[in-house]
Amino acid sequence: MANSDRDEAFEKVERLCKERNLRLTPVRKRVLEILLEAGRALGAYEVLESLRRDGFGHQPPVAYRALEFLQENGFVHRVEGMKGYVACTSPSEPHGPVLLVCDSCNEVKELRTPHLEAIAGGIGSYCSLESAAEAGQHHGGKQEFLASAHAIEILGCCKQCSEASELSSK
Amino acid sequence: MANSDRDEAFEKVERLCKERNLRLTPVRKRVLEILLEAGRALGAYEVLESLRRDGFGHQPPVAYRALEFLQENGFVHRVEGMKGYVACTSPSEPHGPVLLVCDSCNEVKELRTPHLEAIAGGIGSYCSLESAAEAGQHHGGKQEFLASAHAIEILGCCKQCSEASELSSK
DNA sequence: TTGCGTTATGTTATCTTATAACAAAATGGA
DNA sequence: TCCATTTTGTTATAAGATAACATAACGCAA
Repeated sequence: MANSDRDEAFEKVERLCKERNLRLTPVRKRVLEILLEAGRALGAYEVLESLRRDGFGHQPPVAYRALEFLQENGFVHRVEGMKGYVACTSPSEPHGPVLLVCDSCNEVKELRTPHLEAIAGGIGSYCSLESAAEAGQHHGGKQEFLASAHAIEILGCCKQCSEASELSSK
Repeated sequence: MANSDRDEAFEKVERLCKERNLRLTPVRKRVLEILLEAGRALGAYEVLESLRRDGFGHQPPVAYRALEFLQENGFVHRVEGMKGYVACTSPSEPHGPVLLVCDSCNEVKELRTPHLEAIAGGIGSYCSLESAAEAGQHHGGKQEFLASAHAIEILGCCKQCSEASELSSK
């Protein structure tokens, strides 16, 4: 993630918090910075270690609470498969992420294109009560579910790593 | 999950293991049964407690290893959001799951219809190198990712719970 | 500005989830 | 039967997360 993108994301969050009357307190702000600077998913205890160096409280709840706040508001996503947390690259509304997780370098990229959002939305609406009656008929008319959020993680190999492994195998 | 479905899933796994020369040992078999009987996601330590009652080893690795085996082969799925494990309702190939997790009763349903599989596959292929060049153009031609697996969890409210809460609000 | 309810922070202690490392046993061919 | 491989069982500990409570900051109304 380029520096300029980082700054942009950070300022966007500041703006959004003002608009929504959310309190972007020093710890919360710093946790967001830590994740943006890292440019990858960090564990809660890694975040905590950084906080400690910055003079904040250094007990687990300090980090977990800040992460929870940022996550609830769509500024940070949890990466379940890595038990980690990553800064959202295009913060706006709270949203379920679509994450590309590289098996070999652990980089996490958030996918947020109109096309992909439509697919993710498709799954969601497929599961909504409105479309469920129809959808349910695919296996007996009993599939009904009102979707409210999602977590989508795609595992694989990022461009850099594919290229690197191609080179080394030559 | 009805009894007959449980039995069917169990026999299917036995058959698949034979075909593939996988060793469905007593512990592994029992763990699968435990999950099928539960009909919901169980934590590893819950599984372990059941194993203990059945006279198997009762230290965490016993459960974790059996779960790992079952998961690798597509017979059990991990539910990240619940830190739990659930039996696959339609075991065949190893596959990334599409899970519907009910916020209120914690029930987990696996979605496996042609329609949904196509959507999940769509995300996967969207991220494959073949289609990445095209897809990447949506935001600058740099999105390339070779997908190998996925974990999709949709949170929401199942039919039973929606109906229950409707009743109680009347 | 003071006072007060609310929200956020810091800390202790503990719980839950997961894994490393190694010995003993079972398995399945050569 | 012997041996290599896989699986099981155990001890010990690492890693991740939360409950509970005291203190401090905030934001608004009087």
